[in-house]
Amino acid sequence: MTNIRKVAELAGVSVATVSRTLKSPDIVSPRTRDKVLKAVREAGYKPNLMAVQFRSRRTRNLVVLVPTIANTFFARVISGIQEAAQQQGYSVLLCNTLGREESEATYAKMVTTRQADGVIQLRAYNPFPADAFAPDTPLPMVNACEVLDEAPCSSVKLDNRAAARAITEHLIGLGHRRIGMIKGPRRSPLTRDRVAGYCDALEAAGIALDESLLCPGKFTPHSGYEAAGMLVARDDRPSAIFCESDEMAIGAIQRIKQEGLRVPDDISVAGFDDIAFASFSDPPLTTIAQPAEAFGREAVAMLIEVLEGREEGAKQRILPYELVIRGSTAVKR
Amino acid sequence: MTNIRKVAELAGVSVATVSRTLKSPDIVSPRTRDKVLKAVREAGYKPNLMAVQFRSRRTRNLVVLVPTIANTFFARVISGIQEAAQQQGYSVLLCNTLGREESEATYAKMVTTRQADGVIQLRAYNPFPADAFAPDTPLPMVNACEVLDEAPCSSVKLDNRAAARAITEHLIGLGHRRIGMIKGPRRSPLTRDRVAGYCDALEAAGIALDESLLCPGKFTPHSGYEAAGMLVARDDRPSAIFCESDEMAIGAIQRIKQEGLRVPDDISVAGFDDIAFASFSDPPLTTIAQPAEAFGREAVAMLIEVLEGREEGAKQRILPYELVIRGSTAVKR
DNA sequence: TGTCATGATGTAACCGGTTACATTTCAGGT
DNA sequence: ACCTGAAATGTAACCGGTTACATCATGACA
Repeated sequence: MTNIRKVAELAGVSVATVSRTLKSPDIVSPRTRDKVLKAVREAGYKPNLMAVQFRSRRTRNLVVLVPTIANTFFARVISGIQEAAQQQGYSVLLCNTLGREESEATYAKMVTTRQADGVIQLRAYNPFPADAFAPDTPLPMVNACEVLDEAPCSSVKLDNRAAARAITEHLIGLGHRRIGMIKGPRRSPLTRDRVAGYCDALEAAGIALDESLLCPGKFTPHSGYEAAGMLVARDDRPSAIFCESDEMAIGAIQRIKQEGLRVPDDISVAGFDDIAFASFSDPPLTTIAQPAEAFGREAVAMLIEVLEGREEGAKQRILPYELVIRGSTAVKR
Repeated sequence: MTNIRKVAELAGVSVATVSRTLKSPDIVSPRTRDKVLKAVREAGYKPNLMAVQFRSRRTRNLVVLVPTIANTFFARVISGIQEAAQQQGYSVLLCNTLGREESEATYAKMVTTRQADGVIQLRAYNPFPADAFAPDTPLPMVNACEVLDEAPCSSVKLDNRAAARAITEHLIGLGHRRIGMIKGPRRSPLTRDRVAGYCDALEAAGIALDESLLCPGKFTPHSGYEAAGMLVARDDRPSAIFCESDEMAIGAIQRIKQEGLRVPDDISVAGFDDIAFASFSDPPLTTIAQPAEAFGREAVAMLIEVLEGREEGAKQRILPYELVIRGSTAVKR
């Protein structure tokens, strides 16, 4: 493998001069510069980045922890991360944790073992048991999408409470009074915020909360299908259902149709995320659009700020949502 | 940062002994081992992997080039890659090329600059202009899903021709004689094979090929929507449409319904891939199931074989498909 | 007691860049 | 010609592990 010493020899200069020619060409004389560049070309020299990283103690790698890349919303966030990272000269090490804690721990270690400079988490778990780190070396990390209250790091998210309230108010505005909700797993902060927004809307409209109308799901179409089955089977079934993700909404719509009911004529269904398939479901989904790619880009920007030492305290950034009204919700009748 | 020298000092031994204790504990005496391990714990020592990689000249990183991670099929393949890589102690550097050649070139460079040991490509482009590499250092690469004929590297794929033939024959078996096809971009080898399989089926059934029934799409729901519009607007419209991806099929179904026709009563629609949403579309999609995660796992296994020098020649591996019949196809009437 | 094999440990070179510091070169002023 | 300072270049230490080789300790055996 051609290394800097070979190039130096070929050009008849020292390794330092070669290094300088490539890193700051303006401080070497034009004559030498030409000699060196010629030698670089001749030798087909490419600097060994492992050596550079080792010396500079920075890998310019970012670890991204994602529960499932198969979730289309996360996929969009990762696209944004990838794009911004590449622009700034960073690479993305992807880790599909599948919720397994040992996976998360493995990847968390990549920072302590210097395989990566920082971490972006798309789920708000704390993969870092407190005792795993020396207190004097805080882990450069940002949370995207979901945020733990106690997380001591920067984060970027939606105002989930306001968004959930907005879409619930949309349903109330259509005349619905019994509104079911298919929510996410209990311990998710996302779910907590969205349930709170849903409650806000009911309360503002003077509708009493019926806890039995809240069904947990798992953010998959199948879990939406199952949950909708439970809601629809009731005698006092709701006339509208707010799902915490489009994937669950699509599952719910299928179940509702299978039970012989129509959407939105008999039951209105609203989703959350505005994934690509949302406008291709039948009927097209009313939902909350999230700027998924922007989450990714923002998260990278914040992490790099931390890494380059420009930023100390934890910052929060809230991105705007948009209520997208399509055909799956209609006036109650 | 605590390094191996600090640990050695703490334990009162040499750095070599520390290194040996951690790498091959059996060749140090139990007494020393205990001393060293105690020092490691006390110092909270984690080996700096950058140094290890630098020394061993291996990063244990794999670059994955993917056109769009937003495509759910690719997302599944990546899941498989990720899982297998992690199991074997490798990490995944994700590159969303978005079809941009400069992106592909950037990531291809990661191998020559020693940021990664090898490449897995999910699209069969050749991101490596011939002159970019010294002929004596072939690039460790495998193709997954899509394969260029001239590619000099191992690959894992489906027998696309046979699969396309199988699903076309399913349609013919239902009595359809005019069968449209929404295919992918012209230059894709995938499309070429699948079109060939479609033609095989027609020929075997004695149906003349009508080239005008082949519409190009872009593997997105929207492009399926557009292409279906063209097919359905014809006076002699087909009674069945085979789409080269489920995403296009879902778009096509929406368009067909919007035009006032029913699926499958008026037009049968078949897809390809069996993505998660395939069984949640209305009607549920008849399609070809691909073992997407297995593609990823196989690709990793093949690449590691190349990397560890066990394998020289290019191998091809063909994984099985499965025809999944759901409600979007029916007997012609 | 001396010799030798064996196992345990230490010493230092090495991977391939970067960069602080030393040295050389050279232009400009007297 | 001589001095001075800036610019250009060279020398070598350094990053943090691994490992070939050297050294040392121990015990068996003649």
